[in-house]
Amino acid sequence: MPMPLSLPKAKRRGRQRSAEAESAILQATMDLLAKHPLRDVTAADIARKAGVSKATLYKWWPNKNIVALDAFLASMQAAVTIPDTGSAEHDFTIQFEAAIDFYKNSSGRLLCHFIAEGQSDAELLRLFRERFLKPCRQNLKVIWQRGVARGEIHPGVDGDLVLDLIFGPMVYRLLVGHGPLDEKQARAIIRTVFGGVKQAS
Amino acid sequence: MPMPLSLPKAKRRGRQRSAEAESAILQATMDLLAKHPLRDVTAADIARKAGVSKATLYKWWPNKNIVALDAFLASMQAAVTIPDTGSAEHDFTIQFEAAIDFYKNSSGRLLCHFIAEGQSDAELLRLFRERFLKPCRQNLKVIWQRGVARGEIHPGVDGDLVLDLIFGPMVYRLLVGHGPLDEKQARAIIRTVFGGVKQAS
Amino acid sequence: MPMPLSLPKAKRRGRQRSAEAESAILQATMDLLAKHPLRDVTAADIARKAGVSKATLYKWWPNKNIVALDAFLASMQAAVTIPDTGSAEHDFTIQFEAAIDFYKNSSGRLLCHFIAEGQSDAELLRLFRERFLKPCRQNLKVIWQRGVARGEIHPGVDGDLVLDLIFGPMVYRLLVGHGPLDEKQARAIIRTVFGGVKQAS
Amino acid sequence: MPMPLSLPKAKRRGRQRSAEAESAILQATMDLLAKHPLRDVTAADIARKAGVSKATLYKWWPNKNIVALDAFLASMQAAVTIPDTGSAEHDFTIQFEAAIDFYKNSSGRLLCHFIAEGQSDAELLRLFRERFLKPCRQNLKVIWQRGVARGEIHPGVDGDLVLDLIFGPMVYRLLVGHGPLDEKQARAIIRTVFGGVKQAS
DNA sequence: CCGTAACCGAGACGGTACGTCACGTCTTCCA
DNA sequence: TGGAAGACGTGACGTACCGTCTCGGTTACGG
Repeated sequence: MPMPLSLPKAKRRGRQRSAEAESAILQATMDLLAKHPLRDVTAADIARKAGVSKATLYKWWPNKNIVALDAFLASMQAAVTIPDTGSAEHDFTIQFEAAIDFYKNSSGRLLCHFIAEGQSDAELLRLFRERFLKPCRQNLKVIWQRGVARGEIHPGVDGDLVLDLIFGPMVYRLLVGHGPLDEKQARAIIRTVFGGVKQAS
Repeated sequence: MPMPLSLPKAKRRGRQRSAEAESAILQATMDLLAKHPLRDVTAADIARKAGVSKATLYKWWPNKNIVALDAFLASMQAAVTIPDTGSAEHDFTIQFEAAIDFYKNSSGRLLCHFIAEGQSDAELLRLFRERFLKPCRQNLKVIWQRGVARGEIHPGVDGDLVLDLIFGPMVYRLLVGHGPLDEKQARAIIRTVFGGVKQAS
Repeated sequence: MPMPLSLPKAKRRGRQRSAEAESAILQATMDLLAKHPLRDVTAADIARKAGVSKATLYKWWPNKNIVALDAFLASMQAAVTIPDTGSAEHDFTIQFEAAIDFYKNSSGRLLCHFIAEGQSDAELLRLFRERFLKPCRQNLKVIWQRGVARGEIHPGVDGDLVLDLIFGPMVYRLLVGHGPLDEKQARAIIRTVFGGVKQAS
Repeated sequence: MPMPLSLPKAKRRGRQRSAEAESAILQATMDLLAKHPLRDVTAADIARKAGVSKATLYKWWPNKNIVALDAFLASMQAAVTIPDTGSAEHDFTIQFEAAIDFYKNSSGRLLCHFIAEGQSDAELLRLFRERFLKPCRQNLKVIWQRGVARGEIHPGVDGDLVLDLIFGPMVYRLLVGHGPLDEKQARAIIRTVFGGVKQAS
């Protein structure tokens, strides 16, 4: 779904941009990020592993962090199916547990590094929000809206805030590591938040 | 409350550690961090501003991030009074709004940078948890326990998780900046979380 | 007089070589060299200014230094008239002063840069000798031979060496800039050298 | 005689500049220049071979060309004895032949490269004149002045010009390579120039 | 009360990543 | 099929910060 960050251009004269180079860069980046933290992966490492020159890399991306984000997005092209069990709380539980599963691996470390690097790279953070966060949240809002439509959820509740009530604690624990993050926590979080937003029956 | 991170040593022969140097370093660090992001403040900057040599800095702290954490902790020595209005929800609201106020300034940026740098500096993250987070949470648990004791809060709820339900969203928004963070959000967060944990009356 | 360095080719099928491209390249090169030192003029600069692709440039010349030499030679097509006043010393003085005049402008800087670049580009230096130096010296030898024929100059003197005795100091001062180079010096050089080579009367 | 180009400083606090680093750099530079042309020797090459960091190199010298000049000067510390045979012409012949001998090896190539690089590096050229050329010429002027004092040489002749009449042709041929440079040429040059400047007897 | 151990400021050092630049080659499309 | 547009690999550049290491000089304990 997310498009590559390296500026797509209208058909133009001259040699076309090498698709192999681009995919080699993205692939090499993901390979490196699977083994090493983003901070330790250098632009030269990526270029070398991709069999590409550093100049080519810098021609299309402003720096290696944004290459990494692009590579991460490209690796997530896989369609995300939104569950629909008839219960928003249940759907959220499924999605949230899947998210926790996903982020407990190297993906979570990468996510943390994007946020970390984003603290001193505003453009990275902006792209992270636009390209990654916004689409993810869009999916989740579908679940939410179904819940509202079905009358499960009080219509006056701010959906964006609820997403942060659910995912904020996860991100917080991922980043700071001050507490566990497992299925039990996931259920407790969802239960508590839904306890506070459910439609009084 | 938190003690300085630079290891205290037993009395020994020779010239003693210069207290002025230490406080000059901590002060200079806070002055610099008020104006520049942690990432942009170098060890040499701190040393120069403090009128101290880089070697002295590295003698007592392992790196500038931990100097910064130490300086931050030292600047927070001010006693934190825990409110006690008779309502845990109200007490939390007061504390949480105060926290949001505090972190919307440069302190919040600094906090974000500690977490950010902590992603690639395990020791910094550990100290952040031990010296900063744990004491803060200890204070908040007092409020919580009073609420449980008074029967406001269901005793089966995990207090640590609730703290993250409240502060997680705040940290998330501070770090990623995808949504607003103000009094209105604060009240909504507390209300929702307490809606989910209140003792059924 | 000197022919372009880019290899002439036999008529062949397909679109023929663009004469406009060639002259545009040579003209653009001279325009750029009038304002910027050779070292600072890039192949891309020339191509851009000539409205030509870099590939075209490299198709006909091995590198930009040789383009520059070619452009320089093309700009010197103007017929060089050899003075004939009846005195070899006087003729040399006229020619030498004209040379100094010529090389005190941007032409001299260019000449110096050809020699400079030639230190690490043997082919450039070879072409410089063949296409530029040799013809120039041929002209001067005419003056010399007339002097020998008229009995002004001792026939045993090596003409090539005398040319270097005259032009060597000029080139040396042009390149190194350790001394002035004007009409007065010119006359003194010629006078001294001729003092040493004149036919004992 | 020539002092190092890297700014000498008054005794100062702090760690002193490493003499080993400096001499290792100069030695490594000369070793590399004996085998490779200046243009092909990179700053990183020098640093690596000297076991020194690139930063140290750039701290004390503005670029590798000036390191090379410094190394060249340092390698010429050997005392230059000025011959005194009683004849200026003979003394000049001795010195000039020695010079030609010296510059026909790698030293000559290096000299040429200094002049070449100097065409696009004014500071290098200035230092070349000040530190190398001026002292050399000072020595030669001693010979000259003895000749004038002894009445061998006409006192009205410009000594600087005569040096260029002698060395200009040599440098010219070294740089451009359009003619031979050997003992025979040397004698002919000296003979011709002295023929033009000798005191009429 | 003096030697000496530990401190201190200054700052040079080796290391390493950065992002830029020019080179000369190549590929693609257009005329 | 020649040529423009321009992307590509290569490799040097000079800069910046890291954390370590000498220096010469300054306390202040302990014999």
